[in-house]
Amino acid sequence: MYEKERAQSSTHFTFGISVDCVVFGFDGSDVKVLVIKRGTEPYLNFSAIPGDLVHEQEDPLDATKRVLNELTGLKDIYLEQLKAFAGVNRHPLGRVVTIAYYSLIKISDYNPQPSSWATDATWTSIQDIEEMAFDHFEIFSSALNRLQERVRLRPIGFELLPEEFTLAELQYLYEKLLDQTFDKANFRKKILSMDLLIPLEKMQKAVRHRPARMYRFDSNRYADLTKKNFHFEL
Amino acid sequence: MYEKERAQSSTHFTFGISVDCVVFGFDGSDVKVLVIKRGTEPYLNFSAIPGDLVHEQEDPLDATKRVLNELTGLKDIYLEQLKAFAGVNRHPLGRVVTIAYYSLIKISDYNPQPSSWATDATWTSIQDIEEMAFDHFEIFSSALNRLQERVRLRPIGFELLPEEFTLAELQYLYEKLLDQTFDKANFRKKILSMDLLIPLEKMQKAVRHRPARMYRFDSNRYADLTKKNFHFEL
DNA sequence: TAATAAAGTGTTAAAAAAACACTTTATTAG
DNA sequence: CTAATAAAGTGTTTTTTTAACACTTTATTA
Repeated sequence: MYEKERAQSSTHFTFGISVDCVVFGFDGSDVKVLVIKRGTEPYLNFSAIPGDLVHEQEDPLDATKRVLNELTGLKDIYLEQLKAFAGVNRHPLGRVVTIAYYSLIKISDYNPQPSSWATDATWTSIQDIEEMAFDHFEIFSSALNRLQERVRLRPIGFELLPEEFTLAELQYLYEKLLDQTFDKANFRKKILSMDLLIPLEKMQKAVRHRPARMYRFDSNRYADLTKKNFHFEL
Repeated sequence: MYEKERAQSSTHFTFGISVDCVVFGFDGSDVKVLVIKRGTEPYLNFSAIPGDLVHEQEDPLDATKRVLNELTGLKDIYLEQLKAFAGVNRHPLGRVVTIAYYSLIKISDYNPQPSSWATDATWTSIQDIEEMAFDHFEIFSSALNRLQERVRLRPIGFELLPEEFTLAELQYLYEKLLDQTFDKANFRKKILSMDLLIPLEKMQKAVRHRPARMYRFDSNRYADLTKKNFHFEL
């Protein structure tokens, strides 16, 4: 019953451990996910979520950061574990338990990396995701659900926007993430009343109408407020 | 990069997979967790969360149900995966990745099982949990956090109560789970307005004051409402 | 029969959310 | 230079929800 005494005994089977990471981005119009195309069997030519096997002496979180860096060239990405997917037959070639993560990136920071396998990574709108290799569609769905819950209770939407953004862009992002609309005046009042946004002198450029003010998310302020028992909500 | 082609190659290392399950109960006064006492090294005599290694051809969810059944004699328990804990050095005797679950049971249904290892399982109040074997305290904390978030957004508190309960019992449970108090009149109005409770003819027994009406959670009604886009909240 | 202890209800005040109309302003077309 | 435009940005009212708190009811027990 205790896990430890058997850890090296015959009940210690051979499992493969992998990580898979659902990478979300926002291009200003749609919420997207980074999807790769498989080049080998099984599931040849199927879409899949980027991932890799975890090395023998590697923390899965580090493995995910490694994959993400190879894929996007980025470090210090917002990253959360979703959960493990570990069904007996989820992998046709053996027992592989995968630990799924999701991450949020600023899509403008993304630069396709010239690695052998990553050149065919493409941003796909979340409503266009369909069939995928292994149980990756299930992983994607879980990640999207989790993100939708999370984004209402934590100020993580900003991870998907440029450092500086307008209130209209922020509102539009939330509308796309949550698949609902908001009243402009009410949305502004709510988000500004939280006192989490720093208004900048800078104004929106290259639009053919009145330019909007740019804002920046104040993460220090959020940290302070959190200590004072403030809770972000939508 | 793809997980499949390496699944049987030399990069397929030997990991042990275990499950651990944080079992919550409510005795009418306190929210409790089922804790076992370890009888072997490492962490001899430390408190720990019940768990076991996952068999070679076993789904971790099934493994958890097996552990739970051996421990409590119960089946069909409310059970959710929390997440995987997989740090390189979390287990002193080898690489063991554990998938953590939490479950909610009606404490009155619990019967200590006479298995060799389970006789020393004890219900411990959540505020009394301290040092634990491995990273089990961290697992416990995560599970409690998750439960506190979950219980506000899903009608899962009822899993901890007897089938039939009074509104005062329900209120008291929520107060203990969330560590806050509620106004009696307002709590009643809110919970009854959701139309999720069936009032019974039966009244509370053996109290030395006016007996309260008993209620039952209407899970069919909840399923219906959910289809109509109803969202439970606190 | 009266005291009790908690069950259960009603009312009001305050705050938050929703609805919606309006004003402002940089840009561009004429 | 002026007017039309298109979206930015604000103000007001109504409705709903939450919070506070006092009160009434009723089975039990002394």
